[in-house]
Parts: sequence; structure tokens; C-alpha cells
Amino acid sequence: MNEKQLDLVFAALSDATRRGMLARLAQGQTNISTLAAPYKMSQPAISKHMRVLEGAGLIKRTRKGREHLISIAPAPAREAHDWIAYYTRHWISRFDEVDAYLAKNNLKNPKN
Amino acid sequence: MNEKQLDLVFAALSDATRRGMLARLAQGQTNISTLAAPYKMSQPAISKHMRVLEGAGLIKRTRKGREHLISIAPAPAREAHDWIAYYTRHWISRFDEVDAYLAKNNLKNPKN
DNA sequence: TTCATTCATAACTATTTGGTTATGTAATTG
DNA sequence: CAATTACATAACCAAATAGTTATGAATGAA
Repeated sequence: MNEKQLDLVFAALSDATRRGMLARLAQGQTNISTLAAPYKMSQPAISKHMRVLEGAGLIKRTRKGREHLISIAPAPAREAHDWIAYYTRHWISRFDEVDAYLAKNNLKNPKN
Repeated sequence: MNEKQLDLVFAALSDATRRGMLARLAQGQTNISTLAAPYKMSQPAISKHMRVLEGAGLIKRTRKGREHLISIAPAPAREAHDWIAYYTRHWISRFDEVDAYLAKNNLKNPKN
């Protein structure tokens, strides 16, 4: 993942509405109306948030009739996670413990 | 950490210049001029980036004469990390493995 | 066929962001 | 003291962001 993609991922995560949507999507695939339900904003505003998440590669969209079914695309989230983890592992001991476990079990570069 | 602080942390991380500065700070405390050296932008632009990082709580500043010594404040970075980890662990097997390890070794809520 | 539902797009606005140049202040050096 | 260094602040600008209302297209239901 290059710097510009990482820009997009972190920018997408910098809005509470979008984080809320991702949190909902962690429960499983759903359509846009369901994702929108908790928020008091117009439908086009929701549509824009979806585009931001999609532009960052954080979600995938499939169409089923008039509904757009949205699901998480975990890889970019993982890249962001790994970026933070890499630069925080030096000062946060928990990561050292995790890292030791990963090294011991050859999990440092898992296949999925 | 509340939603607004998390907004600020992710927004701060959404710029490659600021991520670069944090990466440099992972090597240890340094002054602003040293942090600025790799970037072809004006000194006030650097000053603004520092304010963004400081506003997000990601760095701490102490003065030594005319220099401002900057160091990482790891707690907010860890919050962002944990947010991502929490919502990604459900779909990324590495986190499942890590989680199993943490549970097994009672490391789920370490003291530091 | 007609109406309702689910979504996108266009056009607009206010605010924020990331940069600039110009200037100022405090600390160090010569 | 005078010059340099290390920073901040002010004022400005262009572009991006997050919202709005109005409109339209496609699908599904009555």
C-alpha cells in the first residue's frame, strides 16, 4: 500500500459516521439504508460517505436489485493497523508480547 | 477516548508528512528543525503540522532554550490502533491468532 | 401501469485543510 | 551590541470536506 492509499484510509477513518458504519459492517454485510438508519442526515450525505469508504478500499459493494449490499474489505484496514502497530510497538509493551508470540509461531506474514 | 479525539488522531495520521514525522520520532525525541529537514515546505507549514499532531495528543513538546523537543505520546496512537484492531479482528485471522494467545496468557488487559 | 423504494448525481454553501509570504519573539553566538 | 537560529503567528489563497436541496434512474410492489 502506498502513501496516498494510506492517506485515504486514515482520512476515511477520521469521521465518526464512517467509523460507525464500519462498526455496523463488522456484524456482517448489509444494505445502505440499514447503514444509514442511525444517522440524522440526508440520503445524499450517506451516499458521499459510502463513496469515501469505497475510495479508501475499505468496503466492497455488490448490487442486488435496487439494493447495494456493502461488506468490509479487510486488507486496507489491516494496512492501517499495521502502520500504527509498527510505529507504536517500540513504546507499547503489549505489542512486544504479541510480536514475540508471532515470531515464535511463524505468524509474522500469515497467508490471510 | 471519545469520538472527537479519535477523529483528531485519524485525521492527524491521514497526512504523509505527519506520518513521516511520527516515524522519525519512533527513533527518539528530537527538535522541530530535525523533523522538518526531509520536507520541502516552509517553516510555518511545519509549524502547522506540529500543531495538528499536538492537537491530536500524539506528541508532547518541551522547550530547551530556543529549541522545542518533541516526543511521542503513545496513548492516543494506541487508542487508534485498538479501534482498528477491535473492528478488524473479526475478519482477519492473524488477529484471531493473536487474540487466542492473549486470552491464553491473560494479556487481554495488560497494565502498560 | 402507477407508485414507492433505493440509490446516485448535480449544484450549491460553509468550513476546514495545507500551503504560502511576511513578520515577530526569544535564545544563542560572534 | 549585532547577527543568527529556532521557532510562532497573522493574513491570505486554493482545494477538499461535509453537509444541503432538487432531481433522476432503476427496481419492486400494488
